[in-house]
Amino acid sequence: MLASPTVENYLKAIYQGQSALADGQHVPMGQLAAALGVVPGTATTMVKALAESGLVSYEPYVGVRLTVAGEKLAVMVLRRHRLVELFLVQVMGMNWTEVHDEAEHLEHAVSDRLIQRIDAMLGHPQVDPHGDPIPDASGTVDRHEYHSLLTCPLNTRVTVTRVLDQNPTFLKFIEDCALMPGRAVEVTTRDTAADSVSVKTPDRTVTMGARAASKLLVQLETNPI
Amino acid sequence: MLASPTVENYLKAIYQGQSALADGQHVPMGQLAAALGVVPGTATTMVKALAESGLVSYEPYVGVRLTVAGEKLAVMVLRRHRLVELFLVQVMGMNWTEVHDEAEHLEHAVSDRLIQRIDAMLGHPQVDPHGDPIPDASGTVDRHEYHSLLTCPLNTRVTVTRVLDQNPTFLKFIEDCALMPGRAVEVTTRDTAADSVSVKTPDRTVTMGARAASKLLVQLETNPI
DNA sequence: TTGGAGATTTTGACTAATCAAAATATAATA
DNA sequence: TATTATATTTTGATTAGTCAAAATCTCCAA
Repeated sequence: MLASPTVENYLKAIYQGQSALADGQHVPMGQLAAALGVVPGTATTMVKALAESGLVSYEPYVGVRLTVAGEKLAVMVLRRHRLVELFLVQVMGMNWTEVHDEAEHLEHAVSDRLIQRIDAMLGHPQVDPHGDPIPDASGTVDRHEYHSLLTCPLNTRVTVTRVLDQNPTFLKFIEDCALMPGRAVEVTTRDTAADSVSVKTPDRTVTMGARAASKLLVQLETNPI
Repeated sequence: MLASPTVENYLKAIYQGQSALADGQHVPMGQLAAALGVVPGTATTMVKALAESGLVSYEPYVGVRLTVAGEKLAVMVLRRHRLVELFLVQVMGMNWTEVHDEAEHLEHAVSDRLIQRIDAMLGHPQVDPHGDPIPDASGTVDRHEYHSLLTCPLNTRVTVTRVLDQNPTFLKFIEDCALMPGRAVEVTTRDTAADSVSVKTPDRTVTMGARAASKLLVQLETNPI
């Protein structure tokens, strides 16, 4: 029942690997190992132990998937992480680009009691500073699809809602370009050959690679659901 | 240089064991093991490793003592712990009787950067909610002697300044008796035979055992240094 | 259908931290 | 001084988590 920080990190990584996949798909061991910064053999060993405790289902040479119990735990780790991140920004006045690493440690140390207080103090928020949804106390996570700067309609005002990368350097770039969550922008051109996307902000027009553009999720302003 | 939570806990326990002793005295292994909730053999093994890393000096069959390096580290752990405790009370509105266990976990997870912010937010406080002194950023800890309810003059107004026990049950008892840090009280009688001390608070008179009385440190109101 | 290439698993070894229980040292008592 | 009680150290084993490198599997392409 008591998951070690390591176990929590495995579950979180599997959850995040899974959420990029279609339902019922398995997360390949190589990807998991890479996400956790361990060698593949280590991931295999650990995942077999997790399967033993009923937190994941593991298919050799295929990959790993969370069970209901594992997902419940993973979501709670994510809840702690994201509430802590928002707390660090809103209450402690830290920069949204630098709270991820701090939260990475604190997510394993904060008690349920403290998390409840943080949640209440912040008014039961829906999203963290990067736009990632915060699961509620019952473990329900608001999951709906967004466009990205790569898929949204051209020359249409959209609002940045989420940044799918926690790298401080990338986040600082986003901040410099005024593309943080909440900003209204407009994709002016996409150049498939150059693999680039140009985005117009109130201040200026920024051009970035497709890979970066795909990490910026947006909502159409006219279609708020 | 990077101390694991376990190492931090050992250093902290040795520091606290030491501070009840005369200068240069060794903390006996049995006491250390008991404080950490491990069997004596475990403490011996660990302490030998700490000695290897230059954090403690260890004398077989005598005990263990912090080196300068070890003390520096221990003090920083204490600083984190106490700042976190005060933060939980002042900012998060938690009860002073219940913050110790939470801080016990957080002290190993908060970064220097966050601790700095907490320290600033609280206005560089001197003591935590139990009256324990908070070492400053340079590691200087304000150490001066107090009386306890067992040693202070009789029928003289004194102020409770520190409670030397983190047990929530004990703390709740102290709270119920209105003997928390800051309260003005007066010892009316001491009964050596009955091993008891009677203390007059504004509300009522409480009688407690000598062991409990010795855990309540006080300052003479007329002699504020 | 037969190689590879690339991913995955296995094997053996290692570190940190722990315990149980036997061995030993120190201190206290007779 | 001899004996006993108590504290401490040793020894051998265990668990969690990890790596390096060898062995194995899967799948695509020739």
